[in-house]
Amino acid sequence: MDLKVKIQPSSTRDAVYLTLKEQILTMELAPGTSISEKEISLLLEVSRTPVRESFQRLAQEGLLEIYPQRGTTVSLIDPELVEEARFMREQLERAVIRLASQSFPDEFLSKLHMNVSLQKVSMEHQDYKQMFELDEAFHRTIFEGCKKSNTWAVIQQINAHLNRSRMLRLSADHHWDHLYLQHQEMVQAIQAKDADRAEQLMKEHLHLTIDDLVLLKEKYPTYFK
Amino acid sequence: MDLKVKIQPSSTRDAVYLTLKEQILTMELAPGTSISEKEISLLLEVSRTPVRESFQRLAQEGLLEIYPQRGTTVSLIDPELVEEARFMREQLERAVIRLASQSFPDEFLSKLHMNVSLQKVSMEHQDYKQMFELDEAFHRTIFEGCKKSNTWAVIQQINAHLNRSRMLRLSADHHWDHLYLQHQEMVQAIQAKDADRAEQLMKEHLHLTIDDLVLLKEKYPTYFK
DNA sequence: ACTACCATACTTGTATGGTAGTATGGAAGC
DNA sequence: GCTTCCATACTACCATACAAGTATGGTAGT
Repeated sequence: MDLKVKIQPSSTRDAVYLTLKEQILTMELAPGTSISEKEISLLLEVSRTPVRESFQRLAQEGLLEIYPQRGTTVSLIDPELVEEARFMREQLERAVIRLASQSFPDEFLSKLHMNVSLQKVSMEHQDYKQMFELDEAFHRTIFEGCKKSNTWAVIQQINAHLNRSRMLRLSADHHWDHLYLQHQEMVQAIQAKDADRAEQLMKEHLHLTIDDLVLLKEKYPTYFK
Repeated sequence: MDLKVKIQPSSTRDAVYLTLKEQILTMELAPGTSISEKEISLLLEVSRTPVRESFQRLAQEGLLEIYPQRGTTVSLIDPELVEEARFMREQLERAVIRLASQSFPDEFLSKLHMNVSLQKVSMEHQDYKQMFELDEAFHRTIFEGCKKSNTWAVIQQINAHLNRSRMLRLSADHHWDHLYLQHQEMVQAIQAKDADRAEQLMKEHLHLTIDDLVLLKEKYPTYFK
């Protein structure tokens, strides 16, 4: 009997979609770049159909702009959308960390402790990619512990724009130590069931991302709207 | 020169998409119903391509379940998703009405007054469909006044599931008068810049929707997961 | 030099044929 | 009666062909 789990995307369409999304988020496909269905289908050696469906999906997520009969471009980063995404995320994360501060399964609390420890290691090794992933996992764990996984999924959608600017900051080295300390304090607040403090920490934590936007726009003007 | 504005959806795909979505939300396509690309393409007299792309989009919104090579069904309403959607909406609406209570353009305040007046009329005429639309417009106006239109758009996406259950309640006649009074009070709170009161009102307002879920599940058991 | 026009080479939108995987119903064997 | 097998009729997935709109560069006419 074959119980092997399929790790690979089950369909050609998903493979194309994931490939393109990855390239867009990592800026290998820079904002403003023109692409066409045919170009991508030749590049990936698949037919236009799965490419086309991936385009539709990415357009719906705001990562592509499709102009019928004219062409398709990678969306420019819209600062207004980024700020609004940040706003939404802040509201949802503050509410959830309040929930976490009222009751949170030990299992997930352990996960948070573990995560923070790993952050320290990654920080010392200056492994920023790892740090980015741990940051994601940290927040996701809080949502999972509160049984709000779907809410996290929505945030991921919302953050399509925001994530690109966060990615830009990876190069510009940044106060990871600050983030690390905030994460640490948040765990303490959850453990102490201090909802007010936890919420306040989260608020400040997510406000950091604003400040850099202007700087990024100056540094990469062609990427923004 | 022809300056006529296109009211009709520009593409076949959009037309199909809107048609299907309408039918799903109004329960003409009941949860659990099996449909196929071919069936719909014959019914609407278009090719399978635009139908297929509409299916993909609706699946992404959680309204269809596509099982590759097996078939496609209209999603059952998942109570957990509904509750989580309500949770998200509550957080975002509370935050926004706080903003509105701090500063809100007169222009939009007038819109709210107008809207509430119309609600009274619709209520007296027992025009529930109109009432539903006014309710939507009321909330949307608050978001627009705070320049958070995108946030409202996200809520609309999130509420794909929730809206179906809200639609079910249209038949079961309901405390519209209660909703009307709450709307009225919210406008007063915004005008008085009483953020705490406004937020509290919104919180209660959006909690109403919970109670009926169990009842609906008993009344239409086959529609739910 | 400048403008209007048009052939051409793009683009995405739509239609259709073929493929592989799956459910189903009936026949054969036990 | 029960199970097993298999032909058949589905399904969604993918590839390809055609249609229709748009940008572009060259050319002819002014």
